[in-house]
Amino acid sequence: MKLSSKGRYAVMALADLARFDNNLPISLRDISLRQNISLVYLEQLFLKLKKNNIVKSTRGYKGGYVLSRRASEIKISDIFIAVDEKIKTIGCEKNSKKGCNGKSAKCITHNLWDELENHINNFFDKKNLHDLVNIKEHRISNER
Amino acid sequence: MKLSSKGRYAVMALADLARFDNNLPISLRDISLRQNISLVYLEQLFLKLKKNNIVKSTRGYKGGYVLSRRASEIKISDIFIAVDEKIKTIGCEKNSKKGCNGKSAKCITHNLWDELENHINNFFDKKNLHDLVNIKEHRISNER
DNA sequence: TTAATCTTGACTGAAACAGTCGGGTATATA
DNA sequence: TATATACCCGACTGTTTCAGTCAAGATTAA
Repeated sequence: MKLSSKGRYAVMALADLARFDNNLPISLRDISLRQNISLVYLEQLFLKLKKNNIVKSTRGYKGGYVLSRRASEIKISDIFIAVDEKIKTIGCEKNSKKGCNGKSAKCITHNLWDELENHINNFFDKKNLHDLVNIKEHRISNER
Repeated sequence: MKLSSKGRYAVMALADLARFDNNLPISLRDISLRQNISLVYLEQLFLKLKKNNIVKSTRGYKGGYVLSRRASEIKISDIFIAVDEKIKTIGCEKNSKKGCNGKSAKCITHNLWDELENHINNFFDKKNLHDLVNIKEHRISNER
């Protein structure tokens, strides 16, 4: 069970964007350099973010992206949904071929996966972009 | 972010085993039939489970597997660790090439992934095999 | 016009996953 | 002792997903 770079990069890039919560568009090239993410890969991600109304784009010279809402109104779960970073534990209901169709022993573990999915989704529902940036700016020493 | 069949199958199979919490070994063939999991794949998983002291094996005729401890003493996280179902969000500390080495904007999201990892691991630490079987058999929805 | 920037689809190498194959070894029972 | 049952173990394979690249455009400020 691992978080892919897709979701990770998207959140990183948007957190970067959120730090400049003004009206000037930020180019992907800048984000790419600061966050050390492939530019062309970022382009893919931002296309999805745009389609999902998380960012707005300005084309051409001095163009770039800005958040389409305030950082505090963008939940981490919004971002994940936008870039198809889905939380999948098991599709018992839909996929009736495996797992849940057992005869004697039905899907004993069904509830467990359901709970897990909720557990994770709740986590991301409670966090927004503003939280991230805020924590970072007020905590200079993040030793670990 | 998805849970692989590896971890899912392992928990399903062990939950099946836990229902017969006696001294008679259960063959993988039985589990395979009941849970609808490939027999040969189960063998791979149980090899790992055995190496990690979660099950004991009896070879030969009428052989099979039994839990090596009481179901209540086997946490879901134990099972996941045994079959290499790791919870990986990001390896900032180790992998210093990407993500956390940024210059101007450091790993803004580092804390987020850390929290997520703890969040998930806590979940699995609190659940044991006994919980699973119990819920199913007595329809007791317990917290914890 | 030109350079910077976003837009889009197609492609690719590598890795992980889920599962199979083929051969072992051990053991209870007839 | 023969045999069927069951665990043990390494190598192999087809599929999918990931992370990232390539190439070609479209738009706009200066």
